[in-house]
Amino acid sequence: MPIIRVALNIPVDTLFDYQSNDATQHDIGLRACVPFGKKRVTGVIIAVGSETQISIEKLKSAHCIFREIEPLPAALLDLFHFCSQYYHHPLGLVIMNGLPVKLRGNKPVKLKESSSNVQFSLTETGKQIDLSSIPARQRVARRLFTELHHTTVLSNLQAKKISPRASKLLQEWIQLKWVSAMLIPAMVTKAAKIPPLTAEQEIAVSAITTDIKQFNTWLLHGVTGSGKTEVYLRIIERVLAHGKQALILIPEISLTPQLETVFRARFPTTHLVSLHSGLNDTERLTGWIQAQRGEAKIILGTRLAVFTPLPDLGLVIVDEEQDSSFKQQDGLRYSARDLAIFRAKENDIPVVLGSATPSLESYYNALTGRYHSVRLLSRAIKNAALPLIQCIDTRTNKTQEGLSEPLIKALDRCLAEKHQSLVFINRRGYAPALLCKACGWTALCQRCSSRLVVHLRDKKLCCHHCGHRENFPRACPHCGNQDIAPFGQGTQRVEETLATHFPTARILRIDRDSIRRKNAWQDILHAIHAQEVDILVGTQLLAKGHDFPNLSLVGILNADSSLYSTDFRASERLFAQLMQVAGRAGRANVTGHVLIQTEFPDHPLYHALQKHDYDVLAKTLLAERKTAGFPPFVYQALLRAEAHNIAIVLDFLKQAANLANPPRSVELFDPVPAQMLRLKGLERAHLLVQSSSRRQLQAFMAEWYTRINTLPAHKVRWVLDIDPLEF
DNA sequence: AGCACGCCGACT
DNA sequence: GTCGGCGTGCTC
Repeated sequence: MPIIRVALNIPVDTLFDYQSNDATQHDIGLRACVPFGKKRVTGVIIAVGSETQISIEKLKSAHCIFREIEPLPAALLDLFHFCSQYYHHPLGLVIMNGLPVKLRGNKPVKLKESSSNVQFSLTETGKQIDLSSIPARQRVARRLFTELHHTTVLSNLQAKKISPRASKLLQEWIQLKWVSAMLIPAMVTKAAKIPPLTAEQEIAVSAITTDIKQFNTWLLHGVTGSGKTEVYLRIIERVLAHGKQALILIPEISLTPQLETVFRARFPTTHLVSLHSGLNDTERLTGWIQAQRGEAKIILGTRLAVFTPLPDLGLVIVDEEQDSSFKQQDGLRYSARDLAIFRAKENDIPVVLGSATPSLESYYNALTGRYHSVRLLSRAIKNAALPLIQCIDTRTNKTQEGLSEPLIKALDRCLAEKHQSLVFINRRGYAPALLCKACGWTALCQRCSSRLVVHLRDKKLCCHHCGHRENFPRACPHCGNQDIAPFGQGTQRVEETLATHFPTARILRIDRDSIRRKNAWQDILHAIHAQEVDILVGTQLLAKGHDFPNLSLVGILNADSSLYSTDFRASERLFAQLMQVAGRAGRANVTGHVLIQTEFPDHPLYHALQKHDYDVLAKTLLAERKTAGFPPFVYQALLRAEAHNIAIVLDFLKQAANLANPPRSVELFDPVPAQMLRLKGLERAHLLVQSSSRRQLQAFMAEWYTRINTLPAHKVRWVLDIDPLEF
């Protein structure tokens, strides 16, 4: 009797063997429901054979093998294996993390006929039915029925608007032969006009498409507005012509709909699937299956989409490759960008990393020739010059409520010219601290090592790390003084200040608090495009991706804190972020102007920004990294641990260090508490491991991982973080 | 992860 | 004498 080896969603680095009466090699990659202890669980079949290490009396039989969908392709299983090995995470967890939620359960999935492009109409029988035969209390049924009578044809979407129960009723009526369903004919959208390529774009497209059938990592390095998207579109077009699929990974932001619109307009007849966080489980599963069947040709998604099965994959694009949201920051700490490169290599197809400000890792790889670099140095839109970037020295131009005189004047001018402006401050809330003026006490979070942020609107103090909220104290809990006040600026306070300066201006704040409402983004974008807003105030949410054609002024507040941060990646991130924000200004026929309030106008970062010179900054930063011995000149890994008490954590890390037996090329550092010691009630520390050889680091980590697993974990949760971004 | 087993403190 | 605390170890 065949034996199947199954990867289960259990945090143990073991596969489990079961008997199966009918399994064959073709079942590798299928899901199997198996008994596990007292429960039944579902995992993925990794191997089918006749041997096992397990004694026969222990070996149980699988309940069933699910065959309603095709097995995971071998290439995807390879990716899961690589991911498990590289990130030192149990294979079962890696696989189940990568599958749609609906495939993790013990049930076979029901595949509905593609639900969104179905329409319904009454049959001849249905038309004979009188409304009175539906009981009056079935109000939804009556409304739906009436609607069918009036419109003759009702799309599934329209039906859903009437009631979420509509589709169930429609299914019943189909059974009763009152209603018939049919596919909506493919939309004949007018194809988007294809803009001519600039000379630079032409070079980029032809370079990449010349080698379209082999692995290469391309760094598409183009300034904001240089038309990277158009380059993507041209390459995708070529890949589609070969009948292949294209995977496009984008950061976790709300710009998916916008990019999706662009893609749909350009490829109106191509089946496109968008996999983002806004989907429910069924929608995600549907998209996943369409991709697996090879029906969907363009797959647009956030980092999780890197695990989509794609039998005909011909191209991978990672847009904004420097964006940190490609790295998962809990559980399996994978980098979707790096896995994308692995996938491309395994498939022997090109991968394109696009960015205006590449990560120093990618930039360095391009410098050394590991990646092929293609540059777009000028803006693609005619007449669109790069914005003028200037610093306002806040040592000589004192700020009031966070705003300096020159910035106020510039905003005033902008208002007079009926252009839009944007004030960027990366702090949401009213003020980042509540301060006692007598004793210097500030409100702190009980569960995190952080200050509580003042949210004046809902009269609460909020922790932005754990979500804790509490009421304002009436007096200082430390000294009893009643003179406690918000200190510093957040978006809400800046919004308020601007309103007093410009009482007639229409001001709109955009941060995580203001877009929580569903569809808020759509409404906001619409308002901006309809010129219903004069001044935008917002956080980095505003920095990404969106085009605001009439925006001519950007003011940047409070950026200095990242200049001298302990995080060696802070400058790199700040530069990328400021470049993105600056890029919002002056996209069409308006010249952009960017004003940065700073105490360090002579800082090299701001100099580079003013000259739009990424290269000079990147080279400076690379030189610094080289002397300091930081990535990309070394490879890093972290053993992270957390517990209720830091002493326990540090002790655990010391024990782990004692188990290590690193080769000379691998350096182990002492355990240190995390930058933010307490987070969500747990105290955290980590131990850094470093090597100039990725291979040796990897080999060491693999061996060390098995040793750490033998330690009694005494209330300590730990995880390995390969290529960490945060400390 | 769950769940059982097991070994020590306060209760009818 | 037992109920229950959670530390340890196993699940094919």
